[in-house]
Amino acid sequence: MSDEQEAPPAKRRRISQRGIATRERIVEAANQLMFVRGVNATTLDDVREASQTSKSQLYHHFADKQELVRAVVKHRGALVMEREHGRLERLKSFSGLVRWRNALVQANALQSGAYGCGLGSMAIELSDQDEQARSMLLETFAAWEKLISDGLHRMRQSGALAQDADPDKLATGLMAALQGGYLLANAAHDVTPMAVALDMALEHIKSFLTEPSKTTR
Amino acid sequence: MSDEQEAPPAKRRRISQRGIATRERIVEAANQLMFVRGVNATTLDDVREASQTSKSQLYHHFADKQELVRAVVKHRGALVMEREHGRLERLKSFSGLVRWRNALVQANALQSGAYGCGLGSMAIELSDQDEQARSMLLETFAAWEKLISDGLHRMRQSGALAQDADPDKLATGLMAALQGGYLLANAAHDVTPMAVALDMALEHIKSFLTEPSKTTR
DNA sequence: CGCTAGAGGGACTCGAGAGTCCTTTCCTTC
DNA sequence: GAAGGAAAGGACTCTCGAGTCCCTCTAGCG
Repeated sequence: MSDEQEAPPAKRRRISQRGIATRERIVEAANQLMFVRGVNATTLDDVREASQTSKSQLYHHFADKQELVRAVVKHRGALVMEREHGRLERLKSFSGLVRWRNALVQANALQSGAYGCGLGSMAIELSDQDEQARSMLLETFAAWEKLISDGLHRMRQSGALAQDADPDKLATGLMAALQGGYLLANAAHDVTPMAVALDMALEHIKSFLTEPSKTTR
Repeated sequence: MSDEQEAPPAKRRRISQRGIATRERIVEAANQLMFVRGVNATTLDDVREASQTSKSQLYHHFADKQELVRAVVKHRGALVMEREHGRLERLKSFSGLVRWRNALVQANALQSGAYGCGLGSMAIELSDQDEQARSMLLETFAAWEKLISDGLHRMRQSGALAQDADPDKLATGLMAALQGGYLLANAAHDVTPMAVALDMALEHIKSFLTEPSKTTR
């Protein structure tokens, strides 16, 4: 997610605190609207109204809608990664994974499974219409998966996880279960499928535990 | 997916073979366009052109775009279910599941993971904007999952699967892995994550096998 | 204090896409 | 073979949303 590459590094506009605040208000408003309605169903007028700004401000900060969308992708990715980093950076036991699962399931239950994962939905909506957005989302997924696999690697190193466990594949499988769970929960407007999917993935990881706490299966 | 419920059963229009053929051409064209571009990014003019019809025909057969979208949802659901029924109705062994997995992975590999699952993408795009479409998709997912869980039930009954295996939950988990795999593969434009996700789910199911063929894990 | 540039307001243009309507052609039926 | 309704063509309208423009306001700085 390399930082902005303002085409000509020569001509740069000064930007005030106030300007930054407005820009953030716009991105935040767009983020929320696009989360509940989807990207394509969100109009710039919606964003303008929700952010209490004007059309000129929108175009002052973003060349066009696509650029705003990309800013939202970046913003949302940063939010998710911040949250996940906090939850996963110290992951070193199976119970830590269970806590992580519980937090995600609870949060999704609050909205009855609706809306799904902010990143996953955008990935589906944008993958076929904006290469740049797709690659940003891809990077975010990779970073997220790495947080998990790093934790699993730590568990393997500490001996909690068997040597023949493959942390990278387990992390990919867990992420897929999470995303698929979000999708099914969204379609069902019920968090259950997501919980079941995550539980399956966790059970599978559990089968690689070396602990005595490991049950018969 | 209850059949059409033409509001007033009194006033029904006669419809000729030719009319039916045109309607199908429209739905099929819309289906393909919406698969690659997404629902919202497909215009009626695109559909008109691709189906070699005229605007009046579109509105002759569908009250509005939403109705066309619903017809596409139904159509796509029927196609998937037909395909999956053929593949899963006789499922009775683990190797059958592996063959099923291989077919899906191979098909998705042909398009380098792009576009994802026709049903999953629609579910995400439509769940928050068309209740009726959402519930049709939900029913299709349920039917699909049932095909899998029926197969697992048969395996349990025949003794291939342990008694403490829960076919319904396993089916949900497998479906989530599939959908999540499609999503990640789409974002990555690479089928690998999908293969890994399905393999994880299959490994988990394998751990419930009673066979001697069951490996150490 | 006044100049300047960024911040902000909001009316306006323009095009695209949804949806309408009228006319013509094609089938079917008596 | 005439009538009538379905099928088809395609021009037209109308709305909505993206993007432009120009003017005003504010704040920092000499």
